[in-house]
Formats: sequence, structure tokens, C-alpha cells
Amino acid sequence: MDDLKRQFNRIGMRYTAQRSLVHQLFLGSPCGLTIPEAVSALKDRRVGETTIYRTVRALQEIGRLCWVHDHKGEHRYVACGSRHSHPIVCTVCGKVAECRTCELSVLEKLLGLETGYTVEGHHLEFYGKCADCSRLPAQETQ
Amino acid sequence: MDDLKRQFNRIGMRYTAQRSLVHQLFLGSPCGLTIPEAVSALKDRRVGETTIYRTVRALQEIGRLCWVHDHKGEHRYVACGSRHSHPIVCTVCGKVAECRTCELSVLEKLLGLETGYTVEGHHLEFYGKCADCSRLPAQETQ
DNA sequence: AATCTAATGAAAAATCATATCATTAATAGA
DNA sequence: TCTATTAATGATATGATTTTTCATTAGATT
Ligand SMILES: [Zn+2]
Ligand SMILES: [Zn+2]
Ligand SMILES: [Zn+2]
Ligand SMILES: [Zn+2]
Repeated sequence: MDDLKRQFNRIGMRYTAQRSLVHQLFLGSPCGLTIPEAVSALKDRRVGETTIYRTVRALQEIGRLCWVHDHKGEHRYVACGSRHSHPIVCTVCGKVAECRTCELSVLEKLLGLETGYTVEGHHLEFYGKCADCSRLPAQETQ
Repeated sequence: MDDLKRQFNRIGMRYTAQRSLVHQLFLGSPCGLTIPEAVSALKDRRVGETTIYRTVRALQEIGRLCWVHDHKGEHRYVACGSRHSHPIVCTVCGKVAECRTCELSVLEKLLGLETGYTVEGHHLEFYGKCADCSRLPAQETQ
């Protein structure tokens, strides 16, 4: 996919053979992978640990990878198609489906129809500026 | 708070002086804390690392602690008042407010009014059973 | 081809999390 | 209260994960 190359270039990075292998690996992993899992999966393909860490970060940056928490609370990285999407994780087999709709109240009800999943729960985290910080012009970080 | 003691007992644990210190620490940290931060904050109070890890888990179990991701993607644990609530993280100062309403589409709009935050984004993760697994009686884990 | 720039991965170092276990503290019953 | 029982604590060791460093290699540009 040449699209990928362009997206990597846009963030000042090259789309190399190793990075392609990392991306392919995630595309072929419906339950996602933890980083250690990705590392060991590509050990024989001679892709180094450092490269995997860097590529995971880059793929997230260009919106091709997101994460979910597995049953142990560990980050599991999953290929996705857009920067903003809502993954749904199967609590039994761990398979992840992507939901790109973002009408939230409608979402939970429609989600079952769209994905075939039985929704049992969710984790929702908002980001924004607090009242104090909304007033400020510049930014001090936490 | 004696309520806390009861909640700990309910999960077969004792509410000890150290656990109280851990809880107090989180109650006094509006931006939440990573575990290493909590460890070093309580080093002089002579609360051990192991106790902190265990207490963080227990507080989550009884619904007094939840987590958010900070700007680096790290888990930051934040005191909360109920098992299911939606934290909102300030992208400038990191302060976290708790939103206990869970009507999702309404939520994002009302959130600003309730908390004074300007909502900029969110991370939403659903959990449920996929179509295949909904049919099965028992469970194979991922 | 020559030059420049970024990527790679081995190794080391740092960080984070868990497991073990002797000791101490809290609870419950006599 | 005293004692028996059970759980909590934290020092230490261990293991896992993540980051840093840097000599080498590969890709892009001219
Ligand atoms: Zn499933
Ligand atoms: Zn959304
Ligand atoms: Zn703020
Ligand atoms: Zn909710």
C-alpha cells in the first residue's frame, strides 16, 4: 500500500520493509497484540525490538493502530482504519471489531447490530480543558 | 471513613493504616498518580511498594479508584466515587473531574456544563461478546 | 556514484511489576 | 484479656518490559 508510505512520510518517517512487516502482523491479528507478543512474533523475521516499539508509536500517530485493554488490563494494539474509532472487545475470545460511528447514545444500541456483539460494558475517557485552563492562552503541562 | 472499612471487608480485605494512607494520597491528587509516583510519594511514610500495588487493585475493585491515560499514554490512577463513572482529563493541566452521568450522547454535550471542561476528545472502549461467542455456552479465553 | 539522512538492532541500562517469605498486626473466640 | 487464627506488610529477589546508546546499514537526493 503506497498510502502508508505517504502517511509515514507526512510524519517525517520512512516506510521500510520492517515497518511493513509490523503493520501486516497487526492487520492479521484480530485480537490485537501486546508489544512483547509482537516482538516474539517477529523474532524469526529478524525485526528488532526497538523497531517494533518505534513502529507501534508511528502507526498510532497516523491512525492505523489503536489500543484496547485485555482482560488483564494490558494494552493490546489493534489495527484500525481511522484516527477516531471505537473498538469493541469480545470478553470471551478477545476479538476486536471496529466501530467508526460516533453518535454515542445511539452507538451502544446500534453497536450490537453493526458488529454482532452483545455489549456488556465500556470504558470511556474524555479529554478536554478544565475551566481554569480554558481561560489561559498558553499551556503548562501536568 | 468507616464505609471504606466495610467495603474492604466485603472483598475479604482489611482496611489498614497503610491502605488508608494510599487512599488519602489519591484523594488529594486531582491529576491522579502513576503507581511509581504513588510509591515515591509514600516512601517517607513507610508504605511499601507491594502494599501500594495491592491497595490500588483493591480500591479499583471497590470502585474508589479508576484510571485515565495521561498525555504520555501512561496509566494514572484517580480517586472516584462510584464503580462506573467517566473521568474527564484536562489536556493542559491534567486535572481530572468525575462525571457520573452515563447517557452517552447527551453526556458529551452536558459534560461541559457539568464540569466546566471544554471537551476535546475521548477514548471509548466497549466490552462484550462477539456473535460467535454469544452463541457458545462456556468460555475459552483469548 | 557521492552525499546526506534516517532506520536498524545489539547491547546495556533503567524502569516497572511480581513473587517469596519472615515478621508484624488485626480479628475473633475462649 | 489472652490466645489462636488469619491476613498484611515490606525487604529482597526475581522477572519482565521499556528506553537509551551507538556502530552499522539502508534509503533518498543530487
Ligand atoms: Zn468472541
Ligand atoms: Zn468517539
Ligand atoms: Zn486544566
Ligand atoms: Zn458509561
